[in-house]
Amino acid sequence: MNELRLRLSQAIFGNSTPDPEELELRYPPRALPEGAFVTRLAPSPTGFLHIGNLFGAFADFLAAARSGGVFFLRLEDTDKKREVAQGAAVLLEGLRYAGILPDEGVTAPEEERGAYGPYTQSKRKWIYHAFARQLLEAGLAYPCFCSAEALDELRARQEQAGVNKGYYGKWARCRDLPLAEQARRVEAGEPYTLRLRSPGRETAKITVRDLVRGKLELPENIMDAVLLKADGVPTYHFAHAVDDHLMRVTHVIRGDEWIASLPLHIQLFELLGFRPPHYAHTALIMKEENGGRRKLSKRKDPEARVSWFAEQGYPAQALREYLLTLLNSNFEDWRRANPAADLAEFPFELKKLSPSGALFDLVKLEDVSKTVISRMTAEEACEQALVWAGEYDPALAALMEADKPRARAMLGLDRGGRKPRKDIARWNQLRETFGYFYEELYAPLPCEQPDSAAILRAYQRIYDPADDKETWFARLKSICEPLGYSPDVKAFKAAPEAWKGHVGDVSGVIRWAVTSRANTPDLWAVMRVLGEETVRARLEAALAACAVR
RNA sequence: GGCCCGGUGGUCAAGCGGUUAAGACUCCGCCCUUUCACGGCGGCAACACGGGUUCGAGUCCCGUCCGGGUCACCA
Repeated sequence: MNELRLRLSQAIFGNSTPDPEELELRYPPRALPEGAFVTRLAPSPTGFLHIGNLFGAFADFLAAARSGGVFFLRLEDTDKKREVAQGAAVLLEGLRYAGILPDEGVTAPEEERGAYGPYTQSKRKWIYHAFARQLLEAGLAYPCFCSAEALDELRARQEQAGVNKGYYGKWARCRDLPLAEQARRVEAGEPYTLRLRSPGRETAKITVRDLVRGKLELPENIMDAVLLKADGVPTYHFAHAVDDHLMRVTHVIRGDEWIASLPLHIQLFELLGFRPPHYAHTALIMKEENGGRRKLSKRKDPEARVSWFAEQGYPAQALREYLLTLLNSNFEDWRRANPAADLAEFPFELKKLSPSGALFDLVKLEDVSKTVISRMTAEEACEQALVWAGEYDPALAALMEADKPRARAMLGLDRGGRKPRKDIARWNQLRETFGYFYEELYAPLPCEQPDSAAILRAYQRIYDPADDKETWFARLKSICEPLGYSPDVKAFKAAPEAWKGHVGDVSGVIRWAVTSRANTPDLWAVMRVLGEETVRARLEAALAACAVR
């Protein structure tokens, strides 16, 4: 090798970088079954888990799980400016809530698992340097001494000249600096970045196969992109090539905002002598805003943040099922055919991802979530409700905890069987929907229905907590006719003018007196859970309120 | 602005040269029903536009428009 180049290489990297060959041996191809997917989630620890990240993570997770492969988490902490203290913890917490945990890589704050680490980019500097050195010594990289101001100025001039902006070709000042000068300036301690010396041709096109979009025709990369920043830390692009190769990733699933830099990535893989992974560029999750759509914003949209779903008390299963309807639209059909099957059994396919951006549909999520909750057993529902309340509504948790059998009975009403009720979509609806089961949460409302007093008085006389459902209902009917209400709905409908109402109206008054709600599960069952004492007290109180009016 | 990616009912979407253009959510109506739900049945509602190619186009090609992305020592 050229003596000057060697001197430059020494000046930049010293003597301690490992040989790329050694690294290849240290991180050998994975011993996995044929066709296994190795996927990864590679977020930066900004203290925020975006629903879009989770969307991608779930695709990674499913693709790996389906194929008997590996899904790992790598932290892209190469930008100190964006990093946040508990960033990694927040990410892991979101994944834990959603039940989409990686099986390798960063598995807990300060904890890494797996043989392809370190999985935190700030700990991999020496690895990046080994490959950067390889490029430099091959004449495919060079130090660039341009300051941020100089680059701004360059852009301004290009803007004016009406030419493509960027550091490339003749605009790349430092590209062809004499080696001697490069070495001298580095040795003198002048700040520099390491840039790719792109061999790309201005008008050339490359075609890349994308798993969700098919053939992509893109301009070849001509930019002398920064590989190593002034502090020696790699940029995303360079780290992507090195890491995903060494960690033996087979499929890179990421948002389509990366398509624009795909030519650079492909070029980097080629120059480094790596085989590029398969790519799947997914559409971004969007939000509707006065007619238009835009991507979910972490500042403006609470639902962009995964922790919001946890706070609202959406069961993770519901979030996963909803995400899956977006991921693979045949999921709903599959779910109907396999109502009880585990999500892991769903034949997920990357190819079925939609290339266009979906609006996040909270209404649909509610529907999915109601179904998910309605399918739980009373025990499951109670347990999950308690976990949620313990974190987000301690007062409610205490009440439920104080009388667990009641909590279970309350959540067990009209549950099970063919047609379970779908009362709630999130645990934060518990208070509003079931609050009347607790004196502490119960706020009686006056009964507006005409005849309330008469109905309540009549009901007080026949109420017997020992009644079974049939008897209860028969007894209820018995008070209807004397009060001018039809005990039979059909009879009422046949001759509405002959009655004041029907048995439904009568039970409505009682329901209201006992729960202050127009809709509850089966009234007989509700009263059983409430207990005789409470029922009598509430009937009495309601009657008193009527009398006052 | 350059380059790139998208564009089927309000939403998510099947469809991949010949279909009465599926299905799900929402909404509306009916049935069931002691309430509310659930469930069942039915309804409203779509191929962005203009040119080609073709016997035939949502489906292929070109252009337009609209939406989005990207042009950093951020990922």
